[in-house]
Amino acid sequence: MNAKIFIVEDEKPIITLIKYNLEKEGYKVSSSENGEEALKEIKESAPDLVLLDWMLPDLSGIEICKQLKKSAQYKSIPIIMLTAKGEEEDKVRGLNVGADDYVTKPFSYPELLARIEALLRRSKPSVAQDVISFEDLKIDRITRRVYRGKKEISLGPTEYNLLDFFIKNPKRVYSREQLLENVWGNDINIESRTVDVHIRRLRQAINIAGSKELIRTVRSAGYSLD
Amino acid sequence: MNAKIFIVEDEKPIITLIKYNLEKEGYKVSSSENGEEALKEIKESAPDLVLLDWMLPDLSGIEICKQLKKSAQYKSIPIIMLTAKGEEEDKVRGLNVGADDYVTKPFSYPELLARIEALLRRSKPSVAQDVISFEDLKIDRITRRVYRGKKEISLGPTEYNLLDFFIKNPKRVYSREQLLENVWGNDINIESRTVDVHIRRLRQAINIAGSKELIRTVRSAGYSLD
DNA sequence: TAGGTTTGTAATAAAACTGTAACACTATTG
DNA sequence: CAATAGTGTTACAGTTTTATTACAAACCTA
Repeated sequence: MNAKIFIVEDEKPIITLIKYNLEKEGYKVSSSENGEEALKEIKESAPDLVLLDWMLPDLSGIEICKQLKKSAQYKSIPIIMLTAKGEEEDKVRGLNVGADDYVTKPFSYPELLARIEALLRRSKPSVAQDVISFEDLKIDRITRRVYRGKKEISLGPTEYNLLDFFIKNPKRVYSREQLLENVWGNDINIESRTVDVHIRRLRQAINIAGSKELIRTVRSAGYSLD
Repeated sequence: MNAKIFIVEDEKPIITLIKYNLEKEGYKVSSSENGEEALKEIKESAPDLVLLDWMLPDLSGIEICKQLKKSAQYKSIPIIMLTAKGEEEDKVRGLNVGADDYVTKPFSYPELLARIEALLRRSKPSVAQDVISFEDLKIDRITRRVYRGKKEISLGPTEYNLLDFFIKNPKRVYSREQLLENVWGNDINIESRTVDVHIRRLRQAINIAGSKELIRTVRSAGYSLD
């Protein structure tokens, strides 16, 4: 996870704080304290997510948001607004303008992080990629090969599709029904317990000796790659 | 999303239609064709949003709206009024009475849905959001994980649902009956004291050493997340 | 088509969760 | 302060959910 995050915020200490923490998390962080400049830099650097202060000296955050969201090219970049407490009404406007989420200052860092992760998860499904990896698992869609670490793994067609589906949205929990619908196909009529068996086969295949379990069972909910 | 929507409308076909569509969307839908009854049921079932027909045989929609909006406990429930074409004047009255939005009949379903979603996002972020937190408790609905501070907490299905329900309306007190209805489901038949046991289990799980109690007992009334 | 793979199901084992009831405790009331 | 009503705790048997295994049928592939 090394997504690029851009911060627009005029208070330096806040930038420093967020930057420090996010970098520790493995994100690449750049920032700007100035609205005009920010917009330019965002367009140049194409970050995966933007943290946007609501109150800026020159161009207001909401203006930047508007600008980005009306551009076909940039509107898919998720934006989190940072609003000061008491600007309740502004929250609404922020969302109407197209911000994807907002966090009220003063915010707790874990909350900010959680929201960042949630947005990234939602907006960056690795759908189109030829080679995707999760932890030490790698799947190459062109050659249709799967690796755990260095070791190649052989999967049956169903297990392959299952893994391919899981890896598009790692950590997300899917019910058996969702899996049947997405991996098997809409109209088939298969026992939902069958999923268990394929999960088992997939687990068996990707768990080479001493490696950690990658598929999580969530009781009464389903499974996730995690 | 899993928000609960309540429909008050005397024309059955409309109820059926809306219900069918909303349920497909993942909402839990209940309804009433009768004003008096509706008010009671709304107070009991604590929906996240109410669709309110303007013209009702007995108690008028506007009256229900008034009642709800003047009650501190229920006034935060967003209300969408369904008004017949030409009742322009009523719209105004509707809004004055505290309705949060209105839709003119005949309405297009996409429009209704859009308004429902906008309203939920705006006024009930806790219902529509993937990640919610209260104090240092955090719940991620996508990955179905729960954290207290930094520490992950493992919950059984019922405890998870219970917490998920509580966190939608922090500080609000729910009776055991309300909890049974909302967390367990409408039609089950369970001893109300059973709730105590699950509250206990939830408490035990989320109270890591030295942390403060988050679930409040309100004697002779119920429990709240507080 | 023979020989190996893969698949879905059903049966069984194992694990996790649930609801009750019984008893302990605490607040409330007169 | 005793009686009462409301909660907290605990243990446990029963239930639900998941894991594992075996197998026959369907499917490939050479």
